[in-house]
Order: sequence, then C-alpha cells, then structure tokens
Amino acid sequence: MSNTDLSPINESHPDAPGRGVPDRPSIDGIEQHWSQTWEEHGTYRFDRSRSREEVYSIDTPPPTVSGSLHVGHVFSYTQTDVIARYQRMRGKEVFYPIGWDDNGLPTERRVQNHYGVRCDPSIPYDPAFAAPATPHDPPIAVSRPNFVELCHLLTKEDERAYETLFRQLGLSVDWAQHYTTISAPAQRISQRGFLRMLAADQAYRHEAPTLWDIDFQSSVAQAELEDRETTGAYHQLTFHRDGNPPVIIETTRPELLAACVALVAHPDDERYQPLFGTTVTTPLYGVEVMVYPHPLAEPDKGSGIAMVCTFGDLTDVTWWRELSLPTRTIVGRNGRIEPVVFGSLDFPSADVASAQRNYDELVGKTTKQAKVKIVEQLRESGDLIGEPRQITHAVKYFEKGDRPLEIVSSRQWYVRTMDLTEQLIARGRELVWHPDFMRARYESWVEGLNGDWNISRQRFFGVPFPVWYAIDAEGRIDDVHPLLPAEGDLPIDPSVDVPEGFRPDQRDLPGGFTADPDVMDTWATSSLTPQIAGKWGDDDDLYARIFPMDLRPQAHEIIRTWLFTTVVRSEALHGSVPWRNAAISGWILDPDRKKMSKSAGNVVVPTELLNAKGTDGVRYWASSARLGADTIFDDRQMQIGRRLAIKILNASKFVLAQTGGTAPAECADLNPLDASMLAQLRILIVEATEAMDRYEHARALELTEQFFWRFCDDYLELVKNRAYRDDGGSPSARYALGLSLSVLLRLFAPFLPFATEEVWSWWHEGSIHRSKWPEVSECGAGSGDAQLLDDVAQVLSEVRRAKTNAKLSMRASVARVGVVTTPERLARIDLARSDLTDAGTIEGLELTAGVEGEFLVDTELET
RNA sequence: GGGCGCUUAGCUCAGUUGGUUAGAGCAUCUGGUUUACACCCAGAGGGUCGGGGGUUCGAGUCCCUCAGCGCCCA
Repeated sequence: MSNTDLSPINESHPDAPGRGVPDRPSIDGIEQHWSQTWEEHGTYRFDRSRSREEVYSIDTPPPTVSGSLHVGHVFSYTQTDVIARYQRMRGKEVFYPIGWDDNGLPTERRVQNHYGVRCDPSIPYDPAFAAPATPHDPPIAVSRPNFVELCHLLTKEDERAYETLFRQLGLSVDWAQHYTTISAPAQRISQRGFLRMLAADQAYRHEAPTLWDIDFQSSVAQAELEDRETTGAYHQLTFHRDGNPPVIIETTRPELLAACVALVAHPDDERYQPLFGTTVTTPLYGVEVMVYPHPLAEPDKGSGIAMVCTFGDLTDVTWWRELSLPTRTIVGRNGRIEPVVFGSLDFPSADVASAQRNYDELVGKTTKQAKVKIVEQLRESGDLIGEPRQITHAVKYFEKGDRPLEIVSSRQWYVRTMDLTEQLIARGRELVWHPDFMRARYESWVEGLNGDWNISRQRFFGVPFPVWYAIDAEGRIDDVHPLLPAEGDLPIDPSVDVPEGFRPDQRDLPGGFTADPDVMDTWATSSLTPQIAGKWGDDDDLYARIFPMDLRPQAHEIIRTWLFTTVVRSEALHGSVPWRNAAISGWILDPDRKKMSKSAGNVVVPTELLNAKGTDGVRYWASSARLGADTIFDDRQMQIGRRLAIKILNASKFVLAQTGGTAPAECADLNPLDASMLAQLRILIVEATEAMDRYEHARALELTEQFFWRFCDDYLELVKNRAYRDDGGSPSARYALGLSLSVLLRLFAPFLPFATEEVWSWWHEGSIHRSKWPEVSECGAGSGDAQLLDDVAQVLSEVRRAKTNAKLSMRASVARVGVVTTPERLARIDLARSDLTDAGTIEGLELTAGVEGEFLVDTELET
C-alpha cells in the first residue's frame, strides 16, 4: 500500500495502472489505511460552491456522547452512510456533517457518577479545583462553573471514542463540518432561535402546572414522559353532607386530601346528578368543596366520583383548568408536604384548629410517608371505609427518573405547539417517510398533544435563556418585561453578562437586574440541528445551499422528540418543512427479540465486532436491513458479508489477471455469451438504481449480491478458458470482464466501501467513492439476449449435478451431453457451444429439438 | 381502550401491481486437493406461507375474523 496516490476527484483513466494486483489480497486491516487516505485527500469534503439543486444534505443525528457506544450506532449510521455514498456517486455534492449532542441532563448524570460530584449553585467557583481521578464517595458538592468545566472535560473524552468508531465504520461524513450542541456557535444559534420566536410570540413564559421530577429538581416535557405500571391502593374516603349520608370517593392518593378543590362525576351518572352544584366537606380538614359534572369522570372507576386535587395527575389539571377551580398547593418541589395555614384565603375550614392539627402531622414528610400517616388519621376519624384495596395502574414517570412525577405550579418557558397542530400535521404529510407507515407515529403524537412544549429546565449544563429581569426599587422582579440582548452579542450567559444599561454590581439588587436561572432543554437546541449544521444566521450563503435538507435519518423512538421538535422549530422560524425525506431505522434486537440497551445489559461493543468481522462485514449486515425494520443482532450475517468482501477481492484479482487492468474500452465483435451477461447487467443497473431511489438499499444490495455470485459461478467459469486463450474470442471476453467488474464494484461501493476501494485502487487512480454510479449506457449497445446465459448455465448445472452424483471431480470429462428443448433455446445454447463444452469438459454436445416447456439434459460420463 | 408493524424452511430474511412446481443465505448432510478464492466449489434434503372464513378461473400476496409477538398513543 505504498504507491497509493488518490486524488479526491476521480478521473477514470482506463490505462492508469493503479497500484497493481497483490498476490494474496486480504481485507484484514484495510480500514485504517483507507479511512486515513480518505481524510488526507478530503474525499468526502463538502464543496460549498455548489448550488442547492446540486447538493444532497443530510441532517445526521448527533449522538449523545454520554451514552454508551453500542451496535445500534453502527447499524443506523451505516444505513445513512449508504444513502450518502449513493447520492455522492449519482453526482450530488453531499453535505453530510456530524455533531455530538453533549449538552443536557445525560451529560450531567454521567459527570456526577464519573467524578462523584453534585452541583450546588450556591457554592462559589473554585479555580483550583481539579477533576478527581477516582469518583468521590460520597459525592462532593461543587460550584456550578466547576461542574460545567467537568462536563466539558468529560464530553471531550467521550467524543474521541465516538469519532474513532465512526471513522473505523467508514462513515463518509465531512469532519470539517463537525459541531457540538454546547459549542459557542450552537449556543448562539439556539439563543437566536429562541429570541426570534419570543419576538414572534411563538415562545412565552407562563406560570402553570408543570410536570416535576423531585429527584432531578427539574420540570420535564410531555415528550419525556413514560407510563409505568405501578402498584397502588384505592382508599375509600367519606366526604360529609349536613344531615345526609356521606359521599364515598375512592382515591390512590389520600395524602393529597388537603389539596382537594372539588369532586367530579360523569354528567350522565344518575347516582350523583342530585349532588351537582352542592357542596360537601372534606374529612379531617372540614373544607367545603363543590361537586361538578365532567365527562372525563369515569362512572365505573371506583365509586364513580373522584376528588380533584391540585395536582395529583394530568386529569386533575384538566378539571382544574376547565372548571376554573382554585389552587391549593401542598407538595413542594422536593416532593415533601409543605406547611400551609388553615383559615387563610386558600385553605378555609369549618374547624381551623383541628384541620391544622391534623395537617401539621404531615408537614415535612414525603408523599409516601404522608400517605401512611393520613391513613392512620382517617382510620381514627372513621373516614376510611374498609381496608385499602391493592391495584396496579399506569403512573407517569420521567423516562430517566426513579420516582413518580409530581405536578407543581411553576413559571416556565413554553413554545407554542397547540396553536400549530394542523400545520404540523400538514408538514408531516409533506415529508416523504421511509417507510411510509412511520408517519402514523408522528401524527398520533401531534394529535395527542395536551399542552405547549415546556423548554425550560432547572439544571446546570445547557444553553442558558438569554434573558434578564429588571428588579424595581422595592426588590420586585419584573417578569413581564424581560431584558433581552442584541442578536449580535450572542451567545450570552445572563449569569455572567450584564444587560444593556446596567452595571455588573447591580446584579440581584433592588434597582438592578437578575438573570433567568434556567437552561433550555436539550431538545430546544438539538431541534435546531439543520440550523446549527448549516450555520443559520452566521453563514446564510451556506445555509441557502443546504436548507431545507434532503434527509433526516433517525430511529423511531425519537419521532416524538427530535423529529417533532425539529418540525416545530422549522415551521416557526422558516414556515417550512426542515427536510424532504425522513428515513427511520429500526432497532437492534438481541436473539430473544429484546431491544438492545445498556440497561438490559445485552449490548455488544462495536469496536470488537468491527475488528472481528471487518467493517465491510458489519456494514453488510446493517445494510441488509430495510428501513424501519427491527433487526436481530446476527453475527453470522456479518460473516456472510465478510466472505462477500473477500470474494470480491479474489474475483477481482482473477478478472484483472485476464484483462491486465487494461480491458478494451469498446468491442465491435461481441460474443453472444458476453453480450448476454451485459444484458443482464443492464437490468441489474436499472433495478438497483430504482431501489436506491426508493430508499430500498437492502433490495439493491440483494440484487447486486445475487448477480455477483451467479457471475462468479457461471459466467466466469464459462468464459475463463476463452479469455485465457489469445485468440479471436479473447477481446470480447476481456472487454466484458473489465466492464462488468467496474460496474459491480461501483454497485457495491456504498455498502462495502473498504473492499471496493481496495480493488479499485489496483487499477484506477482516484477514489471509487467519487466515481460515477453505473449507468445502462456504459454497457454497450444492448443487443444481447439476457436469456442466453441462463440457458447455458442451466445445462452446465445439469452436467455438474451428474458429476456430483457420480462423486466425480468437476474436471472429469463428459463423453456426451444431449439437450432436448425448444428450438429457440437450442439456438441460444449453440451460440455458446464452445464456452459450454470448455467449462464442462464436454466432448460431444448434441442438441435435439423438443416441445414447448421441455428441457432435458442427458449426460453420459466417461467410465 | 385506539393505532401501527410483524408472523414464510431448524435460523435470519426476500417475495414488486394476485399468475407456472414458494426463493436466498446460513445451518445440516453428501461429494470435490478445479493455481481467483477451502473465508472455496458442486449437489441434496428441508416449507399445508400463524389459525379460520371469504372474494377470484387462480391468494404467501386482496377482504373479514381470531391468536401470538413488538411498538406507538391515550
């Protein structure tokens, strides 16, 4: 591999000697050589002078580097790379950047565990703090700036591992376009996007019930929810009515009784119709609450009448909003019961002293502890009927959380989505989905939205909101008129930078200003990957050449997050769909059909796999799967790919030995067998190209592979003797061999970039990956009869069968072969007579006319 | 509860708009020292296409229904 000289643009010189054919070709270790060569020659560098029509742009998923590398990365990224390589060979200038998604909660969690630290924003920055070599146990508290430094440090390390893998995998990304979501440019674009949407009233800040994780101490969005089957218990409680029998409700959360603001029953429920509009009194607290009809109440659930608390679950939020109920907050952001004052405006009571006494016994407890206590109290007061009844029910969790979410009222930034659902569905229909049925995931998600998108998180490592608030002379914060930076000053950190017209020493003081304390949710930034990769607002010339992008490849589980939020941002900022195609890859399943995931402990480390099977082998497996199809991890499939790559090397060596690497570029007197093979090759080109254009890369690979094995087993065997001989038939054979090898290598190139590049370099200068995708017009005039090769191969196959049945070597001579079939077939076979008798070592070939449908081969072996 | 996908040989999967005896690879078995390849070559066995019903001259393919698996949404 010494005399390699690959230029980025291939100028295919048929007479260029290339590097020559090695004696013993091998695929082992070729990955490192070629990925290095591609980088040195800028083979995949994007040419930004090309117009939008000439560009194929890909919005690649920036992997979360704090996650673990696993074979799923190899799988889906290979599928995208196949598309990229195909489009490049079709003459498109491919914009194929990659980034690392390094901001946000996953990184924070990894840093906490890796170093044994936790972030305490009240601690001042310690410039002398160094990253611990081993994790602190128990974790130590560090300042926010120190914590953020650790986040940067660790992500740098993680990113190196990812880059190494993706280079080994042979992804044809342009590493010069690389980005990270926490970098200054990404923060600038993220903040710019936010400010534009704020100005257009597409984003707003609002106090509202918010899903809250008490362990992460942060709000979470609807898209991050997960239902988990959780055990609970129905408790039957009595609500009192003067002079009437009590009303019995059933609840799984009796500890929220003090937060009860109403009872609801279904409007058609005759049992409770007389109660609508009347009031009842809560046990223990003596608080009067009204009974309302509402269609969401389920008559057959429990007693059919429910207590509404602020807030036990999302249905409570709906009732609270639609019935304009008051708010009684008792659960704090740490998940513990907070003190309240009975007899105050919010907590009126018929018996203030007793209510306060009962309640104070719960204060400071977690909801779980409070539940135990209140059950005791209710039992004593006689308001608990019977024993709690165990059930399992679906409870909302943060997908990364360990305890059920609470719902607290808090002030958060939102992006409007509820006003937009119709446009969002229309945009989803503009997109071409591969496969089409994945659109249903998107639509059902959009149709099920129940609130605007909460984008603020009460966390540390993220893009800060570029917002301050003025503080008046009395120390009141003006939430309504945020102070904003000029776009030209972005990115800013409001906790460091100072708004215009203020001095640093006015921070957090009356008459001064204060920073918005929150950071944006990760998705609020990664929903802008087209803008970040295309340098929107920083390099609008580039952006105009790549946006809207051609392709968004991603997995189906993040349709509701990444795909959805990107469509939202693009609609808000550009009034456009962000891409034309969405290619949705499936999951990797282990042999038990379970999803491979770190938590399931069944992941396969990809680097070991690539070393063992060869990159092309692994890529073969990945690209054999259709888009959207979940795929079993199967290293036998990779072994097949590995064998295919080796076969390509060996077959190429053989062909090049015939042609000397200088096959004739034209042939006037084409042998009928060669013409037949080329006719089949033309069909292959058409079908493979059509499949690739439909994003059915697995189909294209299958067709090419099928052709290639038949090509080796039949055509090469039939033609080898003629090609060897230096007589009249040789030029035609050498022409057809050279041409077909060139075509086949290029058809395989997107799938097996290393083996094909290796072979290409033997007889070409320049990279195969910058060569042209094969076209039918390359394969001569097209006068060949595709059927001829099949008919001849069938006779040859019968002869082989006879030899095998006789346990003879394939080289054994055959005295006579008699073929009886239709005159048309006989005529075709006769045209390849000498190739057939050579390949089968047949002494006498007798062709006898038969009837339609007849095909008999009678073989007399020599004894 | 609503929706989507899957169910074809022991395993992993193809089967285009319904059209000959349902294909491939792997695995199994039987053979072959063929200078491109033993990471190879030749061949063989192996399937009532998840069950049931229907449409049709004809169904793996279209319709209905049931079951199992997986996922999405509520």
